Amino acid sequence: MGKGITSRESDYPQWYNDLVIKADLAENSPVRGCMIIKPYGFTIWEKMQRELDDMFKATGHVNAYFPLFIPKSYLSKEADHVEGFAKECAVVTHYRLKNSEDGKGVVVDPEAALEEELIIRPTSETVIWNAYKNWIQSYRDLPLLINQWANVVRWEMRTRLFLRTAEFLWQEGHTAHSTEKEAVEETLRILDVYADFAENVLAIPVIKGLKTESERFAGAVDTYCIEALMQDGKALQAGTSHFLGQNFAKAFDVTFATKEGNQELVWGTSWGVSTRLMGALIMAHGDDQGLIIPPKLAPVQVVIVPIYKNEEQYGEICEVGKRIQDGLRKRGILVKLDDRDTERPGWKFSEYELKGVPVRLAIGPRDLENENVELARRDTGQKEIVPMEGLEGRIESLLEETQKNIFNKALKFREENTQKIDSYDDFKKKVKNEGGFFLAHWDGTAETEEKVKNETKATIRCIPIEGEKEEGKCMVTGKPSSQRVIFAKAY
RNA sequence: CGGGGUGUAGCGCAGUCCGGUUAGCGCACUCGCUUUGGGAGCGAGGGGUCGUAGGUUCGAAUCCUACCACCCCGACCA
Repeated sequence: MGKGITSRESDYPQWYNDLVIKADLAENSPVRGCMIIKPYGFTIWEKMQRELDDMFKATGHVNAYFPLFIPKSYLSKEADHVEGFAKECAVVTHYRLKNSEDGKGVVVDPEAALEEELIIRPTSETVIWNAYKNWIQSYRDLPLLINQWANVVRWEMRTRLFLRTAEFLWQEGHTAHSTEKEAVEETLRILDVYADFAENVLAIPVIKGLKTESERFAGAVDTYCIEALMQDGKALQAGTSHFLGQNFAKAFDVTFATKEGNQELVWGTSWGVSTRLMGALIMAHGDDQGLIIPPKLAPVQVVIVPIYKNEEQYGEICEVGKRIQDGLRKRGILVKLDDRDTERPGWKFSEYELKGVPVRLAIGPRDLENENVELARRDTGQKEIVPMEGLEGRIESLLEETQKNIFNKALKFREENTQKIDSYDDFKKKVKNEGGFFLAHWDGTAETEEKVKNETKATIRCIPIEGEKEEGKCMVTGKPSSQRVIFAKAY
């Protein structure tokens, strides 16, 4: 990763922003804190969407769409929920403009104030549970398993491309169930879907866990998450799945008739992942040359760069390039022959490395003569000369290997940067100097968590679900603990 | 909302302290020739209300006043 990152933490964000912009993923929009996602970046997001959507459908979910605007009164129905989101809501107060008196431009027409202000959704629980009230009457209407792909707005004070923008794209699932057990199962099922997606598609290893009270979603009973480690040693929450209990059912009066004829409150879940995953992808895999996109997400999996000295060679080589392109396309590989004569080969090499294209083929006069191509892989940087014979199969298996290798590299990094720690003094020193995940015992209190946060800036990322049980003593207070939790500095 | 900083060509910057030729440099852009196996070289060219509004002065990017915008650090957060 970039020199600025390993040496000085404060250099990191600039490096990250530069990479996002130079690699043609996104740029800042004229509206503060918002971003323009460019076609190359959006294609990656679309592929994420498609993969995830298939996984949701496979577990019985369907898509729907709810309004962007939420009446202010809805938001205040669940006390914790409004408390959590009130500080970052964009509010629509008027519905009309008029020409200004001085003839310069337009002003808000004060006569056109809305009777009830509208909140631009920071998340859709309230508007969705308001609809569920009408949709759910009987146990026969349950479970209700709905997802929506949408944009939401949270008026963050500080923003960063993909990681924290004022407007972001995401999916949010909202389900309703007749029993607590079923709702908890749904919460964990989705957590598994997220972990599977992160590891097998994004090639980012994650730890599934439970959030502590202070990090819990506003309005949830339990918040589960997947946590990833970035190359600068900071943690990134990559997805959350919430068990809502009966909180929203209570707030919106959503009840159902059981088989026995009783009226009961329904149980809920909600869960989401966002364009933040793009940030995770960039930071988990990128290096000094630019992005490294896992083959399953790469908009271009193979790029072919012709090298030539004159018109005649250009024609011949492009013909060979096209033949290879056709062969790869038949196997479903996304391949691009860059036959532009307006850019030079060295320029193209750098450009596609910056964009993270997994495999590059270069064909020049020498190769043509020997029936070879130069094959370079982005993840390791290795280059080799291979025969054209059997190239397609070779590339197919190389793409699979690359996908695995990127994951393994990230996993190795995480393992090397995860340590058990028992002394709070050691912890303070190491958190300051090293970064990474720290597995430590904690007494389970919010006070201790708060103290550690204030003194070290590290927070409890999660209580790992699959963590081994181990009796121990809280590193701060010495009180008993039954399991280690993950501490880290986080984005 | 607190602390710091910056506004000069599409992007990145120098010039401002100490006012004085036609406001300059790198990248990008246009044209020409040579190049093309790791971000080409040479030559020519185009592009500026110096954030905005006042003021001082023979003369303001530069000094004074007010305003505006943006960025960074913190609090907040997927």
